[in-house]
Amino acid sequence: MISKSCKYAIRACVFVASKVNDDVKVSMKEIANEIEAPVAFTGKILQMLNKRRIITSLKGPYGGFYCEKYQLETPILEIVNAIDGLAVFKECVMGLHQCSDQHPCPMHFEYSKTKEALMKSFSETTIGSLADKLIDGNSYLTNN
Amino acid sequence: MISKSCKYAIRACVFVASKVNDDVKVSMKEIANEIEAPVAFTGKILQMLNKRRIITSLKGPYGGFYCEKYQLETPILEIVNAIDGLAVFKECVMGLHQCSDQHPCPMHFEYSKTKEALMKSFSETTIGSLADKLIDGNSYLTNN
DNA sequence: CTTAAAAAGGATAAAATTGTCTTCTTATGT
DNA sequence: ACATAAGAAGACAATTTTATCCTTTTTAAG
Repeated sequence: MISKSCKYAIRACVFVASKVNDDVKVSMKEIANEIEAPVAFTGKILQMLNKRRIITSLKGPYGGFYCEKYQLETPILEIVNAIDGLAVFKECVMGLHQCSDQHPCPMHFEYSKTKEALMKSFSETTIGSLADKLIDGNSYLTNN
Repeated sequence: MISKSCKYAIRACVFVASKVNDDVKVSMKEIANEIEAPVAFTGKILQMLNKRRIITSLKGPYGGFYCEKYQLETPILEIVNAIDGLAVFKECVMGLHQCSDQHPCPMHFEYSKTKEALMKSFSETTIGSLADKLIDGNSYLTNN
């Protein structure tokens, strides 16, 4: 559905966002450790997220990654877009390029509904809202 | 969402099924040509579909692939299961192994609904029903 | 100004997915 | 039985995705 990289990205964002009230920056290592992803690879992902202004980074000692207030409003969809692109929400189940409302593949209309629903849910869910649920302790990030 | 291989597989099945009334067998090459996939790779996929009894094959001259009547009732879900497995319908958006109703990730409940809907639609759609739509001429298989 | 801590960036490697080629096996018609 | 036409199977190759390592740049503190 979505790539491993993208899952790392979502976890990373949520973790970083969960620290917003503590007013601290978190390092690549801390993030990688928390989300259980390889450090260097996590670095690459964070780099992209920073370029897209989904999170913010600061170099140097006491540097690291953090969320600015406005960034809490970023929908998850933007993370997916930054890492995987939006193809998932658009592509034909059967892989036909010209599949559309006008030239539908046999599954087109049924499948479109699901893609719409998915996209809607991803665009309505913000990083901040997910981080809040994290903080409430109803869920956790690590994998073991 | 689903792999390229799996898309080839769905296209192949629908094409083979669309020939069921003509009582003909179609060759690897014909199928590959129709679905616009590499011949040898199509072979591998057809092989798996045959092993899973999603389609039927016969070797030798005048051989090829075809659908038996009962196979028209096969849900698309089985194709996905044969090629990609059912992970897509089960996995956590954030990639957490222990994510469940009891230990939900922040997106769990929302995302589960979509996965359910997707799986339902895939299990209610049969190869035969898709082939019928093809034959009706409302849609086509090739990509150009 | 120097040192050190952190991210950024580039080159490379490993793993997974997709694709190719060659040989083996099975079925058909003569 | 034989020749031939097909799929089955296995080994190999290319591409894409995931992951690692090393060097450079930026920033803060002393």
